Amino acid sequence: MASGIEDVARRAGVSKSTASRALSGGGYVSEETRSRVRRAAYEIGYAPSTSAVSLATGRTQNVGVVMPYLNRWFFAEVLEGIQTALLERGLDLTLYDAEPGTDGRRRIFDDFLARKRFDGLIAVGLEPDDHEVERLVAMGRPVVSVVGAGSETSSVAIDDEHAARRATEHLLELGHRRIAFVGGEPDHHWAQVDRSRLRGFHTAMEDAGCADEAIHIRSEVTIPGGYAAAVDALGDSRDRPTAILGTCDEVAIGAIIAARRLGVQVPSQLSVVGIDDHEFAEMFSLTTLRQVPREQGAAAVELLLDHIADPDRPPEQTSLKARMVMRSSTAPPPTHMTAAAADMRRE
Amino acid sequence: MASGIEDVARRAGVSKSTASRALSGGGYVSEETRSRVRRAAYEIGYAPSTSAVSLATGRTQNVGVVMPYLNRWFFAEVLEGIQTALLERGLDLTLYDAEPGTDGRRRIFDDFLARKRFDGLIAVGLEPDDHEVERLVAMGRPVVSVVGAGSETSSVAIDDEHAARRATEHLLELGHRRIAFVGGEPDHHWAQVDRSRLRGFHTAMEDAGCADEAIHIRSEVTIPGGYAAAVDALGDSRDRPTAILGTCDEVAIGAIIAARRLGVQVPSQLSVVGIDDHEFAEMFSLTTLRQVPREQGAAAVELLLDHIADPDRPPEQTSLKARMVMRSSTAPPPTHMTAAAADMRRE
DNA sequence: TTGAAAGCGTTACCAC
DNA sequence: GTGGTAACGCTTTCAA
Repeated sequence: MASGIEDVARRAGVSKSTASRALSGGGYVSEETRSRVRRAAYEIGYAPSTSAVSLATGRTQNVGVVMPYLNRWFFAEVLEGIQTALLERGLDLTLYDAEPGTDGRRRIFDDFLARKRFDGLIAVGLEPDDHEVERLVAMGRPVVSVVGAGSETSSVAIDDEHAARRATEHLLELGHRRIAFVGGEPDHHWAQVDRSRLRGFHTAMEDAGCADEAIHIRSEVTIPGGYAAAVDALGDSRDRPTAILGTCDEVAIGAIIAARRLGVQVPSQLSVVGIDDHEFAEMFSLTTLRQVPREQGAAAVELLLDHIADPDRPPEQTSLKARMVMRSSTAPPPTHMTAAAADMRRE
Repeated sequence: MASGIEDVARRAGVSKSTASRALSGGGYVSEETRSRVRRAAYEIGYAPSTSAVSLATGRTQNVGVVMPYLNRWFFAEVLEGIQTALLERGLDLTLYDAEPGTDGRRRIFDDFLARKRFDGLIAVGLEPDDHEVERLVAMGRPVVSVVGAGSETSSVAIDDEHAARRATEHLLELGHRRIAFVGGEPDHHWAQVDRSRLRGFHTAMEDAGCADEAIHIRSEVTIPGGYAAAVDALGDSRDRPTAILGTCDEVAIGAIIAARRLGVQVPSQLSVVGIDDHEFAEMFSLTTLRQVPREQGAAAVELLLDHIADPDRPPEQTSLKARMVMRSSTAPPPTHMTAAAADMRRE
């Protein structure tokens, strides 16, 4: 049962080397020999030992993936995209769940990466600190990031600032002025993504001349987080915003759930926009800026493979533009309508 | 930079063999030598090549995990539990996303498993068909399942039938009779889990003598699925159920969202119970039967390691009882209250 | 307690 | 085209 290439060779009546060549491509082998070897391999159910192959070739046929969370939409989707792309190419995927601040994360960087179990690494939304970057470099394997900040490695991501700006502009065009950006962890270190999106929000507000109407509400970046933040923010009907931009759909959806709970009508009394096009967006009729994390994962695999094939290839940043998906969570603000109605009466 | 054990040995002034022994446990090494070797290893940042270790020892220090979905709460949580447990033991995790019916799944079973890249495999909610079971066996490595049906492999799971029965009894005790079980994919092959839970539901209904009040509504097992199914089911206020049991929290939560949309009050007009204790359960005040998938993942690792250590160990099924978590999504049915009120008036 | 040498299962270089 | 043989980097007898 423990059939090695030697067994295949014997069965096909050739030498180990010929068998190897016949099976894994390599040099010249006559067509006849090749098919004979193939059949022999098939018959005894031969599968090469990956450890032996790795040792001999220096290639592990395996890609590492590090991400801080597995249970959030974006990350799970990226992971599936990566997995699918790798599977197609016959590559394995070794997963590391590196939640910030955990002991596990420390071990991943200090112990696991050094083992060089993989030919390259994909880092998803990692935001490594200096020490971690150092370990990543010391690893001596190509790294590609999805949602990565730096320019030292190749990366794939949407233009976050642009997406937030577009979303804000949409709200402004509808007549909203008092707009709240919800997102940016209350205590934790902020994600780069949230910073960029907040920046885009502020830029748009400033350009529209209503920087002082801009509100920023901190919120854990999850559906319950957005819910909790919105419950607080919508409590006082006096000075509540007429529109909310969630740093991502999860937060926006949490806000919609909160609004419904509080009896605040969406979109007539409150407009909500998100960024993502989360799997629940449709269900909540959420207008959002769409990104497709699966494709980003697939693109990252592509890039990584290029870097593995040519280690000297310079890093390259891919920046995608998110497209707006109009649904029905936005409308002109109630005050706007009232003003318009007043104008009409006046005429 | 490419520091091998030979470099460590040279630096510590010992032979390769001694260095190996000092580092990876093995036989006798004097304390002094050991610490000298350790220091040398540390200084040059030595990490053993996993391929070489695997080849020499026959152990890959790697565990495979196969699951049909990554983006569902239960699966993501189990995965995190597994990852954490493996990390603590210095083991790597190779992930296979085997969505039913995909080409990727076929390749995983036909090509990837045969490579024996891991010492053992954890199958989460896999429900392999005959061919797949055959491949699993042919792999010749221990397999442990989380939510597994068979008794050929060790497994960890909650008692699904019991959980559904308890949930149904809770509803019955409150006075509900017209109860709907929501779950069981409309088109797909049904998950064993859903079958067992439906069975538990029916048993409880029969025992209570109201089998003919039992309703079964098919639904995709996701939040949007539960939402869609509930929108249909709650449309006609005439013969709608007074209570819903979701096959899992996701479905139950979808139903709550639908009820709110339709203006059906939960719990006064509709009671809802789930099974899981999903991360959103709190936010929706969902009464549910709690399971902790993370712990199941950790337990699976434990079991698998036992099987790897002793391949002859007989399989062992662990069945957990889910505990009820009372929140406020359930109450006596409106008709019940009316009846009670009528009784009071009559007196 | 230590060192030399023989594997582990492949690939890859070199003769033939 | 094909067959020896030396790596690949580590563990593990077996002697010393």
